[in-house]
Amino acid sequence: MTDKRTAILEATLTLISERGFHNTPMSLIAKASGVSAGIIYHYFANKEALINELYKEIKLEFLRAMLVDYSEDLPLKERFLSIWHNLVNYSLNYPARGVFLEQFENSPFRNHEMDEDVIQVTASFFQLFQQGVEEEVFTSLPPLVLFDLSFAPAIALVKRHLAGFVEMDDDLMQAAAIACWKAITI
Amino acid sequence: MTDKRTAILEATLTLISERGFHNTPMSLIAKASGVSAGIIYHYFANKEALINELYKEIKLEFLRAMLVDYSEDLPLKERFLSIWHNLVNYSLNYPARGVFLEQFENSPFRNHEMDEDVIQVTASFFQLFQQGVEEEVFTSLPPLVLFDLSFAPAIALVKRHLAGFVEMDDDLMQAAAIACWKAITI
Amino acid sequence: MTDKRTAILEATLTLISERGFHNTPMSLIAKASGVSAGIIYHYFANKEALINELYKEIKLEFLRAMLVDYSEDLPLKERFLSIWHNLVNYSLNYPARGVFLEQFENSPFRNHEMDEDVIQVTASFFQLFQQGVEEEVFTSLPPLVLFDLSFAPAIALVKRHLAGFVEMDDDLMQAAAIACWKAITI
Amino acid sequence: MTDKRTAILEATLTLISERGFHNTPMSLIAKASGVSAGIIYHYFANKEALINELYKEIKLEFLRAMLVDYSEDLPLKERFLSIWHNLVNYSLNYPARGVFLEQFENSPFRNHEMDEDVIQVTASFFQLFQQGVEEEVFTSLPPLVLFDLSFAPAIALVKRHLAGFVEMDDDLMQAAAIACWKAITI
DNA sequence: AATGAATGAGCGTTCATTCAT
DNA sequence: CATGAATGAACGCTCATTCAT
Repeated sequence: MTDKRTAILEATLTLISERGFHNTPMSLIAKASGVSAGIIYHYFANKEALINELYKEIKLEFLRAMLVDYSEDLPLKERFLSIWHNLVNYSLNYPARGVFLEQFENSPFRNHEMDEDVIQVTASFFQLFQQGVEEEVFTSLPPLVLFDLSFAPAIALVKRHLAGFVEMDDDLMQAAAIACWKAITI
Repeated sequence: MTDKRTAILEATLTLISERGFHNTPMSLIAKASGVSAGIIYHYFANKEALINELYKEIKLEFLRAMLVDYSEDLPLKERFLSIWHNLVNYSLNYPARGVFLEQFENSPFRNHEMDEDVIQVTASFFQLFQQGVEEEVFTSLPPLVLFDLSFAPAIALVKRHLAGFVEMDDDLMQAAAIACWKAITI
Repeated sequence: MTDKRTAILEATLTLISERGFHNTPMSLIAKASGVSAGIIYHYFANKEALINELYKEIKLEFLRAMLVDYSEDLPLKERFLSIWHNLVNYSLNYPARGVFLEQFENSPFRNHEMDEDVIQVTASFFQLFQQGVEEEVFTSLPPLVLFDLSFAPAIALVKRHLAGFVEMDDDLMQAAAIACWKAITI
Repeated sequence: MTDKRTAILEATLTLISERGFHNTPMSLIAKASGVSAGIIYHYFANKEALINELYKEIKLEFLRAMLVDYSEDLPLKERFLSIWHNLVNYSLNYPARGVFLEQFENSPFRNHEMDEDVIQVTASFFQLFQQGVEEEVFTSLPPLVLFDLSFAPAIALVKRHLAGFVEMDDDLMQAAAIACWKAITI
């Protein structure tokens, strides 16, 4: 069954987000998942494969969450704001996921290859920024640059909130989202 | 001598930025610093203390590098752009430092207490954003929020550059800095 | 069916001769035999029993192969040479069997008890050497000693051949067999 | 110091000869040597390296023991018998060594490369058989073949003795040595 | 009979830390 | 100050064996 696999992945996510990769022994993952240590190796080749698989799944889930209610039929600004708010809301609702992603992506574990699934989801962002540039709404910069100008502050602010240094309420979200919109528009 | 201490810190920085915290044994740090394993414990209480100390030093150095040529006598925009470019240039010139800081700050190692020295340096940024808000040049938001709106994209773009996904040249730097300026100005 | 039992024994033989006892997990035996891991325990009590059973079967087969075309009606020398050549030919034709036997007999796995079947087959060798001594053709030594003087070199030479250090052709076989004959004759 | 290294090697020899490679955990070697488990890895890269090193040392010691009192000035037969008796006496006096060597050489651990030291010692045997062939005392066969005809029975008989199936006394040794001499002489 | 998921003890190995020198 | 041999707890992982299906 996939039950155990899921339990293992969930325990790994929680533990790693709280304790870090190397302070999370396989034995602890086993205990937290309610399985034996040995069976983890039935589902994953080794610890690294487990973590990489977890990263892929969480990354994909995260990107998809950014695109909830997204439609290319909506105006650019609405699309932009929807993504922005989705990103922040999801990060606030599932803080372990964001923490895990940031930890992974800033660690030497990272492997810059992207899954086919991830590339596909990413295409929507690419299209958004491409279109904005073509319609001369956005500054003429590579999509990845526009992406970072748009969303790097969002992630940074969520971290500030989780660390207790900033109170992320609706007003702040609105204001910050608008600020990012201003950053990329002409 | 402080020579050994420095050698240890430098080796630790390089090794951790390349290999991660837990894949960097003390014995390797010893070898890379040209000292014995035992002597590290003369200068630092333990591995955690060594890493925390390294973090403090690098963080302070990083913040100070952002303030090179900074003067409160200069106009707001010049000050802002100077910081922005300093940040990016320093990160590009000393990539191990940025990588280490990001790795540390996104890990559960992190301890949100700030050194007196760091607080002092930080005051300059605080003053800058405070003044901008008072003069109604910047959107009325907490300084930390303005900080992230201003500099989170800079860090993100440096990472893209180091990963090979974006070519960070002067034009891009200018354009991205201006975008961040637009984000926070009214 | 006995089919599976046989498949398990054959896979075990091949794997152990190539990889050694402890580098041959039950799971690998299962895979190589095309059966499940669990069913092995239907045919054999445990790994040790499986290996012991395999040893018994191979040992018996080996001894019987030495006696192919053997008849007490033939002259002593013919009988001796027939056994000698059978031993070498069989070992060359089925190298895994010889390798397995040697590995087993030189390991602490070994248990010096002999099966009834093996004792029976062994009787022929005993009779051969007994008769030779009585007829004053062979040096007066215990049969087991004459056995080793006769065949230990044969086994050693097969190992040299398999290791590539000696080319075992018909001439060498003849010469070596005669040498062994000379060793035991008066 | 080399004290610990030696203690580790000796414990490994005894334990492996009694229990086999894989039934001899590193932890047991540590306990039997009176050292910690960790320090073994200071002297040997890993278990395999430890065992290979042990093999090399024991093999060399064994070969050298065969050549005690050996001199090329002595007559062929004396030289031959000296080696033969040395081999048997050493094997009987240090049974763990012989058991270990046989176990190793019949296992897939074996690596047929020979140390420079071993090759050098081996040269004496080579010379002996070469000379015997040239002087037309020995049958014209490759030295390695003459070696096995000469000594394989000796090893086999020691095993029989240790297993309790043959009583190896002086008379038997003399007779068996002469039998082997007969095997290789014209 | 047969499967293969599951267990958990035990393995080889690493490494932060100590301490005799 | 300095060394590096030494410790031993803890890790990732394997595998003989069991058992629900």
